[in-house]
Amino acid sequence: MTGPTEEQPDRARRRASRNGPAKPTIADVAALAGVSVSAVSKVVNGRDGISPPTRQRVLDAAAKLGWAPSATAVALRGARTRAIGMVAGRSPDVLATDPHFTLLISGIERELAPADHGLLLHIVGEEPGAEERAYRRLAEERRVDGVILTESRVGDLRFDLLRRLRLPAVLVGAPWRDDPVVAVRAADQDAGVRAAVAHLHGLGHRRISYVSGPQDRVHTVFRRRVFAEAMAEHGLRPGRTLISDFTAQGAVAAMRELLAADAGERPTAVLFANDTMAVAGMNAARRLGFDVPRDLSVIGYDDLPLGELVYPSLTTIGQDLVQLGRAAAAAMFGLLSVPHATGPVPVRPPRLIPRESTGPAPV
Amino acid sequence: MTGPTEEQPDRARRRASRNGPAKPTIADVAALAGVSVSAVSKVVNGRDGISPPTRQRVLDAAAKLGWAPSATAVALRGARTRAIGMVAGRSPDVLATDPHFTLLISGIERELAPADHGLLLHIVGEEPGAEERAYRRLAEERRVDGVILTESRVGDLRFDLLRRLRLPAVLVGAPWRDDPVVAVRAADQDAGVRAAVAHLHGLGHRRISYVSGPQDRVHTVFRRRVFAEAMAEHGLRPGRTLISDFTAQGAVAAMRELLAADAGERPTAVLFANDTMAVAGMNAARRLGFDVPRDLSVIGYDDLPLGELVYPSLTTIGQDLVQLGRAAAAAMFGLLSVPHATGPVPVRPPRLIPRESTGPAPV
DNA sequence: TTGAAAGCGCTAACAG
DNA sequence: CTGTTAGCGCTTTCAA
Repeated sequence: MTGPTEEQPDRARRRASRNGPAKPTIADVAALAGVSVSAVSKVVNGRDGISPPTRQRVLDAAAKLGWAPSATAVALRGARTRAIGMVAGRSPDVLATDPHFTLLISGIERELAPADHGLLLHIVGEEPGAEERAYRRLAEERRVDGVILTESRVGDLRFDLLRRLRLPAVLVGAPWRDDPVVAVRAADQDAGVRAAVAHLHGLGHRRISYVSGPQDRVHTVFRRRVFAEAMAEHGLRPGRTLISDFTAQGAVAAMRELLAADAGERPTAVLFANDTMAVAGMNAARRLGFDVPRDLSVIGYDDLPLGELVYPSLTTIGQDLVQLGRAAAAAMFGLLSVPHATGPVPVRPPRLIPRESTGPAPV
Repeated sequence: MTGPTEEQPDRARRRASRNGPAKPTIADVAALAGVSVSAVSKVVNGRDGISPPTRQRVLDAAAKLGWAPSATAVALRGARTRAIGMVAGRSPDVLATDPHFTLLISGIERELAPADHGLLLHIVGEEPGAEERAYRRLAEERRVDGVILTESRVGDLRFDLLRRLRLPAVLVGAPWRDDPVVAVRAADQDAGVRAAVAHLHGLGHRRISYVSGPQDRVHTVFRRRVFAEAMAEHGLRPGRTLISDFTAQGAVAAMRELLAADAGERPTAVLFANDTMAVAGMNAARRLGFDVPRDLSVIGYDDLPLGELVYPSLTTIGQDLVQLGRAAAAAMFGLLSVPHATGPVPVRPPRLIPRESTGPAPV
């Protein structure tokens, strides 16, 4: 006789089932160490009031069982899920051409991982409402402690939604007017576009065009304004500005339109809102018989590795997306009062990276 | 007097605190609807035994409060987190050049989202042990119901680890020998490389080289074998094979080495293990004075959008990464017995996509 | 220095 | 048809 059956704890009985060993719980660790569950809890949480020998026995038992506190149970107890949400409203196709998101995510992870937080990602496509639904679910189901947003729009509805949902939020990039949200961005956002215009002006370019992103994006509006200002500062007529999407096809169409003009009107340099469009535009120009940079200079935005791979290599405006992601995560931790190693993360201003796709203006 | 203070429920008292309204719970919904909590539970879970009017009252109350069952509580109760984990062991830099992961993730999400599952992503860099630690934490903390793996290695340790951790796993790609894991992959994996060799042979190429990925990757080993077989089938000497990493720099170095040979030995066509390397290699060749495709034909792998952007556009072997991701998620649902709309997802074999970077062999 | 016990929000038996 | 209640695994008072 080893004892009355009804004394056998539930766990042990379950463990004997044909499913093999169940996942260990704090009770198993306590039993193995010969202590109470609260002792185990105190040990793993670094609370004091535990003698070194007891502590060691608990640690050994936990290691032997391969046990760590269940994130779920901890979350239920303390209302902290230790997960941050992010919703990307982009089609796989755009996502594939443009590592913008991927870089941001890398940066975010760099901060989250050491603090033992996870990133819950939702990629939802661009159907209207999909993004909002994703945030709503994240909030209502309390799956995450907060969310990181990107690509603020003019008249963005997400901030209000999130505030109603009481979900802490951090925006990567500039908010529109005074949207009530914590935003992280580079110091001196405008430096890149200004430097690009100055660079082209110095090369003798006078007719410079700008191919922007969709106009509901806040950064589109801001950058176009900066572009216009910079042109004026150099005493140039505001160049022609085309509104495009972020796709390669859009860039090709824009390039065709710009190059269709008479020689005297045709731009000798074009700024694109991202590198993908710039590369696509560059090739479109070449297929139309224009040599880059001899007949036409091209500048991108983001400094993706792509720009170094192509021929001619792409002059571009670099922004440190990884760092921006880190900053966003750090800001989130601030909002949540989560202690974390890194303090506030500085983000350098965007800067011009001259390569082969820009050259002297044609005479 | 509205009643004795000690009768006031906890919730209501908390709600009155300065923090504003607390997140509603099932009890709040029940109270508002004037029913019991179990009635609410039954309604949201579609159980029967609830009269239509009651049901409606509950639904209204839930909507009014913006309530949905707490994912945490549900998980604790049922041991299902409704989240799938994925660990990407890649540096941000590689991630940025190569949307391989991004596309996979898009596909995974496409399946997960409709089934109301989340994707918990960990990007860990390539330090040894980092990946394993990430999986271990995912498992020990029971944050996810299962994990999706990519890039199986020769002698991969992760499968054993995950089995010990009792975490269901699905591998994207071919396992090495008979690693005990559910794997999803395209029908006829080898079709792409075979088609590429046939294509080049048809264009008159006789000296064809292959620049592979790191040799601990299973697909590297398999594809090299297929390459050798295909060459033999066409009566060609096995071309020179170089082992590289997946980076642009690696490709440039490989290209330099291949083109340094005497004209009689120099390959007239090169197959690369991914598109990034192919594009980088193509440009390296051009900088060395070789025209593509006149002097040298180049073929990539993956069919990333990048291939269409560059000039000349890249002939490549396309595999449907989004579909592979979907298949992996579907397989995971199978493993977890989660009912989901999509049945098993078929993945088409890799196929050759001829573009401008391949042409007749130089005479 | 240790342990017992009360919940966190939810679901599923079981009773009415 | 509807309500009561016992946990899921954990942390945290409060007592011993």
